[in-house]
Amino acid sequence: MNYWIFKTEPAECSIDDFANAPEQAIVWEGVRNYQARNFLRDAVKIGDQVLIYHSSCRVIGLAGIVEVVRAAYADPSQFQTDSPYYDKTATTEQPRWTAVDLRYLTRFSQVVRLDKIKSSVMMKNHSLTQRGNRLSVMPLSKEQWQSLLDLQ
DNA sequence: GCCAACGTTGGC
DNA sequence: GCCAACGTTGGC
Repeated sequence: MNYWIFKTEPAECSIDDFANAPEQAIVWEGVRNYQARNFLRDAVKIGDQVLIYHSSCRVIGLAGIVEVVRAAYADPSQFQTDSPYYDKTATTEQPRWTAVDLRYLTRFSQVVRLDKIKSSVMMKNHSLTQRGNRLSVMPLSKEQWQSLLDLQ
């Protein structure tokens, strides 16, 4: 099993959206960065666990855990002309972007805030804590995963 | 709202 | 293939 952090703006999709649909598969779409896409396409597998990180909001940090219930497939939003994620260069024969499906596991009683994450030795050199980081899909080692859970 | 950092685009 | 310009991200 692999461990990940997925970044999201809670105004778009938050841990509450998962918690309010506890048995449902939720489509993780709209990733439009090649490095993040490559992780989704090549490395994110069924059963992997994912920390949900809330960005660009009042309380920035880790909000809970979800699991992967469907591995890589063509992101449907790239074909939807009315979607902000529409990509006219993508075709069903040659899709450009990748989605996965996620399902709720846990919501933290309190968000593990970014400043606390930055204080973790295990996360010192992780891209999440680097200034200017924009990657929205980030791998975690088992040790990093555990250290983040221990911050709760 | 500001602005630093970053990824992408496009002219050459 | 280089790199300046531009648009976006994201913490503060």
